[in-house]
Amino acid sequence: MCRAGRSETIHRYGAKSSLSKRLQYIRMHDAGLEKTMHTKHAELMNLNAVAKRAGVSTATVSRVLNDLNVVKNSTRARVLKAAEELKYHPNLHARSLARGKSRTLGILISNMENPFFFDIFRALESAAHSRGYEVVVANTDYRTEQLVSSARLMIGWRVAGLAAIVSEMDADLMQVLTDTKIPIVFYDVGTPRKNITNVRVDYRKGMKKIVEYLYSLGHTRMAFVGHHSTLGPISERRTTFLESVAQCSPSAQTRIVAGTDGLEGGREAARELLSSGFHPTSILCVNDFMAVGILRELRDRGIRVPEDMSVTGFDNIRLAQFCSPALTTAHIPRERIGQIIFENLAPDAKKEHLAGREILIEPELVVRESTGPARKDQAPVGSQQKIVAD
Amino acid sequence: MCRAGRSETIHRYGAKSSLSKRLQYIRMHDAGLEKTMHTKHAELMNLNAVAKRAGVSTATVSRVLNDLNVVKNSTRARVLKAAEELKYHPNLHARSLARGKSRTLGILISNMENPFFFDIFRALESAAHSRGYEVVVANTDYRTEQLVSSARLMIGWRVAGLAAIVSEMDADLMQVLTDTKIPIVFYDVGTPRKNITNVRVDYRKGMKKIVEYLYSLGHTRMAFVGHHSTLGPISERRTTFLESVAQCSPSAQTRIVAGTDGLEGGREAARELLSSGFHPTSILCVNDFMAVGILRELRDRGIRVPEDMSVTGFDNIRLAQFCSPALTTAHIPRERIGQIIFENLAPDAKKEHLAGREILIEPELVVRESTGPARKDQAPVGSQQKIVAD
DNA sequence: ACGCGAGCTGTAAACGCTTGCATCCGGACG
DNA sequence: CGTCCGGATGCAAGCGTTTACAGCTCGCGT
Repeated sequence: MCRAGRSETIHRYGAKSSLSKRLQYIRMHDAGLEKTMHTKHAELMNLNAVAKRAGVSTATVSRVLNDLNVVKNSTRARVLKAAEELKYHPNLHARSLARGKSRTLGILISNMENPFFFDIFRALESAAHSRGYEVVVANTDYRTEQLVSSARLMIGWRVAGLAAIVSEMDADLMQVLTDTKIPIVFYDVGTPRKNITNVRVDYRKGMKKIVEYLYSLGHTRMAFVGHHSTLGPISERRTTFLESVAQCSPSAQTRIVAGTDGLEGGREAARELLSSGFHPTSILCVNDFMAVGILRELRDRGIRVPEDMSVTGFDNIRLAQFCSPALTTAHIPRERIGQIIFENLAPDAKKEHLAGREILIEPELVVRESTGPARKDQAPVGSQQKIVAD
Repeated sequence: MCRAGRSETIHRYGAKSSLSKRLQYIRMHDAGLEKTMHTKHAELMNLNAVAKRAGVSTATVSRVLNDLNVVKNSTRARVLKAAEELKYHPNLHARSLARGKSRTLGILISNMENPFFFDIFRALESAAHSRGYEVVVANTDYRTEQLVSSARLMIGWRVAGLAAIVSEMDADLMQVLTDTKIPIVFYDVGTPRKNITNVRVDYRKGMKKIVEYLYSLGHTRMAFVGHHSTLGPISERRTTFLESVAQCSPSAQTRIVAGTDGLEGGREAARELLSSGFHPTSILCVNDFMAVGILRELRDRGIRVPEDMSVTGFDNIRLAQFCSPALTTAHIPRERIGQIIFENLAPDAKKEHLAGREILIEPELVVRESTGPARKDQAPVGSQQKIVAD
């Protein structure tokens, strides 16, 4: 009985539906314009409203709006006018759902405040826009939890491709991302797999250039300032620093400290370093952004750069030329990276064999004002305030 | 006949549908796990797959996933397991479409590179996250065209609220935004209307504080550096500058130049200003970001700040404390602005009368190192390089 | 007169989810 | 022992699009 009941219900619904549809069809050609009788959703205008007003079907409206050029000109004009008058804006959720694919790229970024990341984002966005893609960005703040939730969000949005420009990473997430079939680009983390391509900066080479340059200036007491997520066992930056120094001179002394990524973090790290008893002649910073914070702390303490202390950054963000003194650093081509990311995310159709690649970027040394010959005297820097103060 | 045909078709469909549904139901309890037979969309897993695997209906799965606590614990567990195993990720487009409302806020920003804007974004995002909202951001690059297209996008996404933190504005767009019923917050542009609330910084007061302070230091030749979109007739910044100066002293001389918003733009503007023949004793910059660029150019030319020239910014971005010399500026509480924006966008339910308000923010003067007494001698600065050079 | 493509347009089935309503199943109650 | 109630779950109708597919209307060749 219950089965019969159900089946009957279905038929009833079917009939009702066809009836209401027919009525609607008649009204349509009646040019009647009655208020919508929505119950749940008041919302904005929809295709149906436009169709009614233009006296056509939703299919035709859709065709006009999507520039399928099969619609008669007069009809097209009528539809456009109706859409305009009703201030119609297509519901993109419905669109994506119906199309089953999107032209939106996602990008996960550790710290948008750091211009290095921002530049990559901008480059990606610009490449994307010029090819009709949108990009949505999420800031993870170096928090794995945030990373995971943002990634989930992007998957939920069915992005056409996802770039993870992050230092932190979660093994589970890695797996999940591998499993979804969407094209992925990682920056500096993870190994290339099926649908994943990996952009990687050769920190070893970059670091080596910096260390050798400083060594050639006579520096043998070097400190490295990183931020917490560059100090995990994964990160090659710290280890390549140590290796490079050891390679130059086994007797050179090193020290490592960390802050958070940012101006404040750099300053904090500098404070910690300077009061640690280790008195370096140069500080190598993991990135320019933090280096600017270091510069600030040194200036506060009356330590002259580069006379008393050399400082280097990494990335060559624009700010590196604008701070005082201008930073010696290693250039990383963000513009190019952004483009590469786009090319690997967007199905270009001609070069699909890209997937699963690893791309290596080599940094270039850029010498500016923040580095100079090592201080000769062995007196600890930082006890010199009276002398160097202006 | 065609009508009849149609009606019949419908019934046929109805029957087919009910049949396949029944089969599915039977299979379901059969625990059979056959491959999906999708034609168009291969895609990711969907509710149906999970439902099948867990031996329940999609409704139940949905209820579990949305934490409606009406589901029996054992069922819930089974569903969760199935979802996990299938690596199911809900399609958020479908969700939004079905729900008819979203918990996503949109924010349009002129220049994310400028930390001032970024700080507002960050504050908004943080407030939003803590209340279960997402926020998507679009960078307009001060281009009206980009603004319009981004706004369209956000409307298409049916954001729950939209913040426009932009200097540029388009009359048509204004109208469109007013017409959509979604809550809007404008920053520094437009007038409060029905669903629009307006956050506005009292530039007049801020500018006056700076000008008066400089005047009290003996400055009577002041230059104003803006960027293009702060120089339109809409912008009060330039005019309030002129008014403030006039109010202090009718005989004081002024000059106005503009670059693009950014480090480079500031430097360019400074170049233009310094080679213009007008030799100010102080430069007031429309924001801190550009001011850092100005500082750089002055340093290149050997013009000491503040001995030879005073420089002020606006906004009090973090960088203002980290550049050299640290900037005298006017503080704008971005944190608070971000929160205010959120409160006005998210329907808090308790205070709905907020809509249509105008909120005025008063900047506070922050004196740092970049300002000092005006140079006494009248010899044009900039021809002094040999003397002031270190 | 008639068949026949070629345009153009309408029909309705997806897309993957939410949710009001109906149904089913036990147990408590009279 | 019937009734009623409430908890758990299934059913199917949306949400606003896109897009096969089919149907209509011409004008043309025969």
